[in-house]
Amino acid sequence: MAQARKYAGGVDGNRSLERGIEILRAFRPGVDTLGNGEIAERTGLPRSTVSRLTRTLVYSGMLDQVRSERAYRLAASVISIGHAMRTGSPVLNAIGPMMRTESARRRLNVGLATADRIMMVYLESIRYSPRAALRNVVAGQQVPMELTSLGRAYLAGIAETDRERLLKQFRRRSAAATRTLLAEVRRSISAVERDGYCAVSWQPAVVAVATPIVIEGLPVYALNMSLQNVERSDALASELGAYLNAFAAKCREVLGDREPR
Amino acid sequence: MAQARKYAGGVDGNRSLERGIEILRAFRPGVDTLGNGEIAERTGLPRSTVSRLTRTLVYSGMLDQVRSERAYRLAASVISIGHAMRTGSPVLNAIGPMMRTESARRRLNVGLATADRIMMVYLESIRYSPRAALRNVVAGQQVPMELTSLGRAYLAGIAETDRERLLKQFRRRSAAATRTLLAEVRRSISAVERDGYCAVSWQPAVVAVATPIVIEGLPVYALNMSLQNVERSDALASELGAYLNAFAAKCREVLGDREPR
DNA sequence: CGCTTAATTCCACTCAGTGGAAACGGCGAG
DNA sequence: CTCGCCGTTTCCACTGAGTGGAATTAAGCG
Repeated sequence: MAQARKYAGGVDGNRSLERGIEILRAFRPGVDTLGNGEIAERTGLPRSTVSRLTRTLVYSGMLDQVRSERAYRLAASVISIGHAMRTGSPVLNAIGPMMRTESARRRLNVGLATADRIMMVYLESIRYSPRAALRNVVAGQQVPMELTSLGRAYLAGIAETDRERLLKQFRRRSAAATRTLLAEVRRSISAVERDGYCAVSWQPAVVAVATPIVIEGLPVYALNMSLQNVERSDALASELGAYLNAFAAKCREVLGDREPR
Repeated sequence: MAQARKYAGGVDGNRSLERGIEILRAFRPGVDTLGNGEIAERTGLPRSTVSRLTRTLVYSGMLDQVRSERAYRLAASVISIGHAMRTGSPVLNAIGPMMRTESARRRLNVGLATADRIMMVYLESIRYSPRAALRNVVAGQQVPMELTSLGRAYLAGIAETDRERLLKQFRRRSAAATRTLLAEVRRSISAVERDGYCAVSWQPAVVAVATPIVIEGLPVYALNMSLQNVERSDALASELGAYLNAFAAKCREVLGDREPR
């Protein structure tokens, strides 16, 4: 007996590790410090267990202990692992420089993202600013999958079964207004299949278009372009879409992609 | 009996979590994918254990599985956690914008780092480039502690006991040329105590100066300024040092620091 | 189509991990 | 300065989660 925690398919994993990771995830952007009590609350783990696991995470260098307020914060190790991730990403290595060039040429924002559970996370987000000196590059920022062009392009790129599982999670999450939202998502997915991209402006005065990047043996990515401080217009969206399709074609060529989808 | 893994001081922690984190750490910049065998080799863990732990890490979203080459790579989750760390860092929030301004004003590189074991890791590294459009911001990059101004300033800022423990680890690491190296490190520490900063050029044609930032309840940070493509000169170093001291004073004021050290 | 090499699964053993309860300790009020 | 409160840490007996060596399976190669 005792085959540890079973995952789908009857294979086993490690409970403590899973819990430890869940504790790290409890630190979301915006919270600087968390005490054991608050972690226990957020994760649903027993207090004594949290106490032991946070100690281990401190020992392993993933958390810094703030004795004065009996709390913890994420340690610098996590960004060095994050840096290793970005450095190792073949997609980012291949098209990151192209994205910078394109952003400068077209004078718009260019981003590359993939999924983290039900959020999209930017591997790179190049924010174009007319004050050229202030070009800003952000990585790791999360945006909601179901509300963004990035997320919907991703959904259009993944396998049917994975997509349905995610759609179910959106429904569970926001009980209200879900009927129309899901319909919108499906419409965006159709748009990707028809035009190669989808357009969404989930934030006021921003128009964004995105397209999936599907490469064998890698997670599905989504590439986007966006412009701020504009009024929403279909003409603009299709202009951006044309730029994006052209750029994505170049990227797919470099990446040795099979389906332009 | 059985009080789990004992840490220094007789307190216990969690072995599996510790091992899982060690597996994540095995992915360093430069390696894109690792197989279970290679992980086992790098971490010294039994193969079957690695197999189980990597499965858990995949399930938890920290690793992506690359079935085609029976390998794993770091997943996007790690950068979203890294982003949360940067977002939550009160020091970076406070002085990050100041660092950008200063970099533009003085036309040089400005960086903020802290320690990850025996490496220094940049929370932010603003690379000044004369071709202004190409200003580059990097986070998470690691540089060796004992060889850099950043690392030596850090060493000057931490408690005596911690410092000695680290120095011992440098000795263990590189058997050769350690005598002179350690002496150099100690000289840099004295320089910090005397001048407020230390200067090192561990890379050719780069002059760098750094100073520690010590704040109650937070890890010790180090702030640096550097210039590329210059010939090493003491005059330049002391000019940079003066700039750095002035800037660090402003930062310490904003941060409510106690010891300018 | 066997052979080599590496990853995964099996399995019996046992100690690492668990969580409820008790002890501790910091802090504010009186 | 002391008392009481509340969150954190430690204790401890129990046990099943985790372990790792051996067997098995799967993938690549000649």
